[in-house]
Amino acid sequence: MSEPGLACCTPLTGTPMSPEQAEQVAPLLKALADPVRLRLVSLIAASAGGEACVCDLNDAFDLTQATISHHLKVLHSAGLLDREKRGVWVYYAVRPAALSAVASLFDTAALTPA
Amino acid sequence: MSEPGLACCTPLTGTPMSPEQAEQVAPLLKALADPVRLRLVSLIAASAGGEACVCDLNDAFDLTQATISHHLKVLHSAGLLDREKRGVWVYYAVRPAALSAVASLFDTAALTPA
DNA sequence: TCGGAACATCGACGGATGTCGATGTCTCGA
DNA sequence: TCGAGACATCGACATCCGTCGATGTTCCGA
Repeated sequence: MSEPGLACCTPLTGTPMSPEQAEQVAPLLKALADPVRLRLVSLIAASAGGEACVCDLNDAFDLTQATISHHLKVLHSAGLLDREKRGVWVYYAVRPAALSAVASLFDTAALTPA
Repeated sequence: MSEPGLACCTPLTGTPMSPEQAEQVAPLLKALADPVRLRLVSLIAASAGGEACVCDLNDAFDLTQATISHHLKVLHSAGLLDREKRGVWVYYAVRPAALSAVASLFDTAALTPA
């Protein structure tokens, strides 16, 4: 809950992944494996300053505010997003380390044609 | 079903992802978002020739043959694995294009600290 | 021809997940 | 002090997902 394992994994290809490694990364992928959450991360990452207010995010979807809040919680719990309250608003920002952890999985993956 | 969209996406960061793009990649991530399937892909990719027989994969897990078969089907349906029957055995191989499609998502993601 | 081995499929079960409306909590301005 | 807005939480619901045992299907060797 508190500190999901970040920056953990060797690439998918090469040597086989250990069960422990798999258990560590799978939650990150699971958190990203949803169209809405994928767009949320993308929207936040593409926003000025790398952060976005929930109110702006709500407007980008045809979903209830409760649902967006839920998806943000999932991303936050997975360690993919940072959360900061500023006055009435709450801002979410992408955690580069978390994305890097996932990216490392596919790092050389694309570079091994056969 | 037949041809899941591969090699589709711009990186997560940069410009926000379109709903259509998100709907395309999410299934790939969802297929990978499981410890068992993650290890399956890793095992296959790390095998000689980039392919592995189901019989060998079964031995690597404390799971029923039916369960492994199910996971392989999920990965195959997502377009991540190729399937080839040779005699009594079935060999699965990683589709580099599919992994590349996912990798492209995180390509520059790790390179944007803030 | 027959039996067994390698996989796939089926049906079922419990648990997780996405979505919603309703309600709670916090903060600020009037 | 009070009310409204921003966001989180709750409870409920339908659906999906991982796993299993049992059963098919296909192929090869005896």
